[in-house]
Amino acid sequence: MKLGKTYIPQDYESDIYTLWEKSQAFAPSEKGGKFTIVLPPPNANAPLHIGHSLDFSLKDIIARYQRAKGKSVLMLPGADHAGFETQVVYEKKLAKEGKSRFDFSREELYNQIWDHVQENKGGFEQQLRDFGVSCDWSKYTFTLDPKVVNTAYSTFKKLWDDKLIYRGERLVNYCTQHRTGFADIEVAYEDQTTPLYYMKYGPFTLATTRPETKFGDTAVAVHPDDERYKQYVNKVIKVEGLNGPFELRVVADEYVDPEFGTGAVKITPAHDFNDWDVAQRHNLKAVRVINHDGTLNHKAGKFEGLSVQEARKAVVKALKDKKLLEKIDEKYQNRVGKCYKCGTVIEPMLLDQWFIDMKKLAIPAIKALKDKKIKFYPEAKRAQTITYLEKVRDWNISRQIAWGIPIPAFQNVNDPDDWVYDDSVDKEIIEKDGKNYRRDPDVFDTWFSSGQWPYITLDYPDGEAYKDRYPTDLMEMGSDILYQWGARMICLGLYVTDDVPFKDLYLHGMVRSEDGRKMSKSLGNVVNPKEVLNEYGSDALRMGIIAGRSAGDSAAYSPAKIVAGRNFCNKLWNIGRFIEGVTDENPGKPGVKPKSSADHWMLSKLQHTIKSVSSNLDNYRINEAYETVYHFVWDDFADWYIEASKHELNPELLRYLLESVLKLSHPFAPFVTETIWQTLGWTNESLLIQEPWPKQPKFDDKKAQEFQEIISIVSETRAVVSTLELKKTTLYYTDIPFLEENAEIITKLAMISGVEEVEDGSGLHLTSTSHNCWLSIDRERAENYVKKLESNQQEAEKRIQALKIRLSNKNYVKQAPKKLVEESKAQLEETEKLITKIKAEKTRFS
RNA sequence: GGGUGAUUAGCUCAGCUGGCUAGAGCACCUCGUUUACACCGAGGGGGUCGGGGGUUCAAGUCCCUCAUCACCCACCA
Repeated sequence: MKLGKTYIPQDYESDIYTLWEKSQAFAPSEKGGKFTIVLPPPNANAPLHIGHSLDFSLKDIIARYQRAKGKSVLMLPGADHAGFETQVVYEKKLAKEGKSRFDFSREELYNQIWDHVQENKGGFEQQLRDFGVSCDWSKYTFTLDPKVVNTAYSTFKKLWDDKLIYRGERLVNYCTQHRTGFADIEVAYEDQTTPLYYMKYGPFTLATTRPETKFGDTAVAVHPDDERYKQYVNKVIKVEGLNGPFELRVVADEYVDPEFGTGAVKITPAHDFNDWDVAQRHNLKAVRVINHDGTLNHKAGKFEGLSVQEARKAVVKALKDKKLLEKIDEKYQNRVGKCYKCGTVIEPMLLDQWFIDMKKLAIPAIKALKDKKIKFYPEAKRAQTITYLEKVRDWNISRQIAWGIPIPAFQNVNDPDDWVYDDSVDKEIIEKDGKNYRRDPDVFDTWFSSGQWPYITLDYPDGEAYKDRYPTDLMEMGSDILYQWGARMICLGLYVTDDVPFKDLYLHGMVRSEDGRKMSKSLGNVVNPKEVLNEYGSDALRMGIIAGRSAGDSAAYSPAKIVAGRNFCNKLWNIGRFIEGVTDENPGKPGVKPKSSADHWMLSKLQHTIKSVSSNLDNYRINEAYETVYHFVWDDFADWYIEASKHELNPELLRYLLESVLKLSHPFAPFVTETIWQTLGWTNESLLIQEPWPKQPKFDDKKAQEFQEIISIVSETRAVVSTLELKKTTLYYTDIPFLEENAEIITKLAMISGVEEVEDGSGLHLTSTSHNCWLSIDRERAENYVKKLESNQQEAEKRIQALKIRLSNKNYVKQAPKKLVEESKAQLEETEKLITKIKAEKTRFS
């Protein structure tokens, strides 16, 4: 016996993965249609979380399935430099050492982070291996690899030439802690109670949550129809300010809601998105008051140097002192944008940045989505993506950080409006046409490069992989990054390659904590995949995390499902052990030579399972495929067929069936199935991962039905024996030859003392079979059974009632498919027979 | 304010294009150590599929409506 009593994953997993890797099993085969999955690159610097295990499990199941189906599967791994995220982590490290990023030059900081990432990235690579991801490591791509940078640059240039990219002074969401701008979709909004201050402002009283920005006010706005203020529109008013009196224009704008506050708004174009828009319409100046570090500048007069928070308090106090503060609404509910990393309130800040004109890029994307060039799983996400793209805003791709791809643009030192494209970003100053240009100090938003991931990794534009494998077949990601990654990949893919980047888009939901809440460090409810791996093994984690989970929906992490997965591994293991044991002495090549009715029945189940699992996986119904395999292996194969094998052994078929079971289970439980395959070693040097998907076997349906009949007899016998607590029971029959032929197996499976022929039956008549048989049973117990029969009869009568109504409905008979009507008729007949039997039994015993 | 999704057994959730008696895992009850497996086997209990309408021969599944709960988007100072 080579297999131990229980499967201990830790004893085999890493060896098995190494075996796969060494055997080049992850490399795409030369033959076969292409199937390509580009893996989303995880952050190279951070350990993987439980959500990643869902993410990679789903993809790996599909990859292994497609590989078995004979496809040339490329699963391409990568790692993301994760610009801002990683720099944040590194800044924390610096802070612990009492340093700050501002102590270093951009180059110094970049090099330090580079080294830091190199040190850490082994961690997540190992985790991918632990998850059993069958990716081709030789194609590993890092988002700072030259080919990524080069393609990002050529795309930038193309956008530049096509005038789809522009540089402009715009309001940008800005974190004063991290000192960088963000794209609009990166801001995390939070409901908050913020005091609403009513302050005197010349002839007005106006409400504001931000009194400290008043030094940047360049107008007061009112609604054009507001009678209260009509007299002031387009006039200049005098305002008593904290730094002395000043003058302001009053403008009329539809944006103002007369119902809100006092119906008059101060306009601070440099620090508020709405005000900026108003300023554009009325040609107002924008005056900056807040510095990049979050302090007020000289415009604030004596408040210069204070942080926004400090300044707010100081300004409010000064207003009170000057009796300019009318009242404070302390309970005002406001929505505040925050930095998703540090929670600092986002300042809208006037900055020169590079923007992509997304409206134009979105047009072909929307068309492609409407034309269904990409299949969505779940389909509902298509409409959401279209809605997003229809309302998409221009994309700020400049980031004021060191860790990232430098923007290949240079600015004339003497003319701020003169920008040139150049990719010699290693130089700070370049000379062109006798003029000096200074490099843009910013880097790209990480999503600008990863948004081009599918074609970059396949070596666009000249690589063979690109020619053969683009568009890729499956893209799979969390639905939380559908907009920032999925939608942008579609836009950029269509723009650069003129084709969608992937054919199928599968979105998974979040893995929530057991109590249904979000997993977060602060709540302390994060499940570490490493611990799950250590306790239950990789296959158990994989099956447990995909079980009962449908596309798009978030579901809670369920330890019970992990345990079920672990138990399933052990089931497979013990099936292997049993077959190893019983076929050791009768070695024979796996083969399909069914003899007994059980053999035929098992093959019919196998056929049905192969069909069903294939169809489910073809349509990404992954948890249904898993459930089908699980019950096929456990219920059909282990509980019925193997038990039947103990009575009549067909070693060749048993081996064949084990192989089929291992092949079907492999995508869901790669490690344990390969371990069994290798340990049994029936076929020299072969790897299960490279074995073809099982073919649907042939069988005799009539014989298969015979075993189904045996199952009915055995099941009913077991139920009666259990319900009536019978000890030693014999099954009698007059039915020759069926019962005679199957006497032994029925005895064994039903765990009774025997099956015997009689002249005429007495005892308890089995009702679930058309064959005539009785259980030996004393009268007293039989009477107890009448109750059970009663409820059986009621159920059957209900069914008959329903069937009769259905069949008496002319429209049903006319309109429903014939097959269905036939089935209903047959059912009615059968159920009527059943009732006759039950009634007869009842009469006999009561 | 707009959008999307969810509501099915005690818990966590499946249920694809409407069609056999609505399923799973876990939990629960009874029995059982039959040498593959107690990470097991056998049997069992438990659901008027959120409420109300409608379409259809047929609705958990499609439509309308109400309720509750999520999530996403949006500039109300």
